[in-house]
Amino acid sequence: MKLEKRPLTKEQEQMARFAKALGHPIRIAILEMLAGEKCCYHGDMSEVLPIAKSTLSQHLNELKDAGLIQGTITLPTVKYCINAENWTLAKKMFGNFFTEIENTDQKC
Amino acid sequence: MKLEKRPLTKEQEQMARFAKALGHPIRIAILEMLAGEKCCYHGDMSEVLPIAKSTLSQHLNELKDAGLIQGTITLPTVKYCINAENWTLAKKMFGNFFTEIENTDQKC
DNA sequence: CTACATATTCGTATTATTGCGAAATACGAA
DNA sequence: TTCGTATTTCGCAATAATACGAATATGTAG
Repeated sequence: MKLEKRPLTKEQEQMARFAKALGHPIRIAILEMLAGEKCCYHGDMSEVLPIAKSTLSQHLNELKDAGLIQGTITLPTVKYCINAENWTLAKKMFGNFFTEIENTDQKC
Repeated sequence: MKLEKRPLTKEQEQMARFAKALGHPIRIAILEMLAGEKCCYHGDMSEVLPIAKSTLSQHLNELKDAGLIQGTITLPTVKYCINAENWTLAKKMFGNFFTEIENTDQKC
């Protein structure tokens, strides 16, 4: 079998995009809070998380760009929640990824 | 219930560390190759992946630092493989993470 | 209209990441 | 020893990420 340079696949790019969004403890914490549905509001989160409000906004934005959450303005505050569709996709991709590798009997 | 600043937990930090390591398409590709156990050698990987050898070394090093892989010198080459123990841990953590959130009936 | 409460954007500084080629390392073979 | 093979480290450049406070929206209440 010949080995040759291959471009990366869309799936690999997508997987990395999700993973990158999860690659900061604050963002993990945010998602866990959204999961517990106790604190879906920016204001509540900013009281619990050890960062400035403006920094929180940035992290929320990155999660939004990655498609993992969505925000709705409910004045005077903003309500955030998990983006169910992409969450399911991410769950599936990570599941496959880890399983695929686990099934290999590692000879290396 | 009072809301107050909380430091991040060790689990959140660990989770983010794993995710960060997965947060680059090249590193996803590397892990997939290690999974297929066709190309456990640095040289083989460097022929397939669209990056320079030195850059590959850096990515391998990051995966090693995160504990996801390990390398063994088998002259004249170096053999890389998944670090089974930490892989299992990561699999578990991601599994819990996604499930935890899925169980919530999202009202937000 | 003005003041208030909430969240985002802007400006900025610091640090981290990504990438490459050149140089260094390590070891076996000639 | 010297050469060849394989990988890593170094030096550098360019870009991205992280964080903060100040400034800017935006809609409500007075």
